[in-house]
Amino acid sequence: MTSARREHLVDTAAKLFARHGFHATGIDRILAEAGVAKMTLYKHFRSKDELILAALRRRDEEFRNWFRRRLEAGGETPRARLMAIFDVLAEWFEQPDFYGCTFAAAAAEFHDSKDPIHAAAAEHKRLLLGHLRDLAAAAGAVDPDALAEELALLMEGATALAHVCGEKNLRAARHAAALLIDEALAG
Amino acid sequence: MTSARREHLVDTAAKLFARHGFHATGIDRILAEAGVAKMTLYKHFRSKDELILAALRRRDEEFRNWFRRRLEAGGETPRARLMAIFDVLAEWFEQPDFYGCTFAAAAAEFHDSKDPIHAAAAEHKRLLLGHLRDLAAAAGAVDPDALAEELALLMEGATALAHVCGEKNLRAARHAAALLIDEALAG
DNA sequence: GTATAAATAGACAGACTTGTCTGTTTTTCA
DNA sequence: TGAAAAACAGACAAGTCTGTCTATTTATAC
Repeated sequence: MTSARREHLVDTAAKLFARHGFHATGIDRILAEAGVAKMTLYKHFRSKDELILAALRRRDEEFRNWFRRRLEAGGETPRARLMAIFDVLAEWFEQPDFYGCTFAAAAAEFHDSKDPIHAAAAEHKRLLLGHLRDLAAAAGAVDPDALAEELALLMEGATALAHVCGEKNLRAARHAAALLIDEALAG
Repeated sequence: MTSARREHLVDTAAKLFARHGFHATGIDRILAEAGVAKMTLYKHFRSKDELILAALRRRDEEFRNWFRRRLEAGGETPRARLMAIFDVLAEWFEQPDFYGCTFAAAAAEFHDSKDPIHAAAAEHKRLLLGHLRDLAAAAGAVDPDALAEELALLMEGATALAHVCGEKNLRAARHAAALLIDEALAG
């Protein structure tokens, strides 16, 4: 029995963490926004860190599902499907509540790689890389791992720079990706 | 007359901010580590945010100088010089005090793009992109801006993923860069 | 309808935060 | 050596933070 209140709390927390950062977002602010009492939080979670972890897990699932669905609807040919990555990114960047990748931010605020929060961020990136690998393999890439890593680099770079500089580097990303995909599928 | 104490304070602050984050690093910790009294800090800086800005400016100069020098010593041919980017990155990633890009972290902790700290991070990335553009132009790229942006994406992605996942994506980055450079210099 | 469980408000502890103030000591410079 | 500037230690204010507690109210389920 997953409490509806718990879900709402995690949702609100995820939103506020993404928008204002993890350290900068206090428990009280989350509780006020969610309309939930403090004791309710501490019945469901041992600590703020556990709430952060729950929020990250929520966002991880949401984002990966959304990303995969958008990719599947992205094109007909294998090449178009791979290139769709950057259409999906464009869609993401233009959302009014785009504040960069929450997982990159989490790793930045919790630098210690042994910290469960940092580990959750790493896991998210690993899973996302897995999606790209599947896609590359389905497209018939000679070395799916290599192509996936290259596309992941472009994705990560585009996301980071879009957030920091507020510019749209997607023209460059698309051009680079096209070259890499053509080479990977040519073999 | 720039006080030596001030310099030492900025240096210590930059190190601690990079290692533990900006919100997570308190004034008192910096003062204790630097062996400096609180009033000395507040004579030189109006607030913690100003100290953060000074630390970022310091690190911006340091990093860009270091990066440029290492690139200049990187190779003979224009192509080798461009490829040297990833040797320099490898060197950076293997330093024991590598905690990802401090500027990406700053932008993540200060999401508001109007915040001077966020703006300083954006400026750093812009300047770095300028270096890459100069390099691409010197190498004779047909479209130096395009090549610079593509290499910047790879750099940023490699840095972010190296920090979050602790893996070395440089094989993929080098392969992608080689392809992009060859295409850009072919015209 | 009543017993049980869950959520509420709000006070509270204790630690931490940035920033200010005072009075003393050290350094600098002439 | 003596005057002026700089840095010192440490107390302090006022606010924040997370997490705990109690006593009351609201849902839920039988």
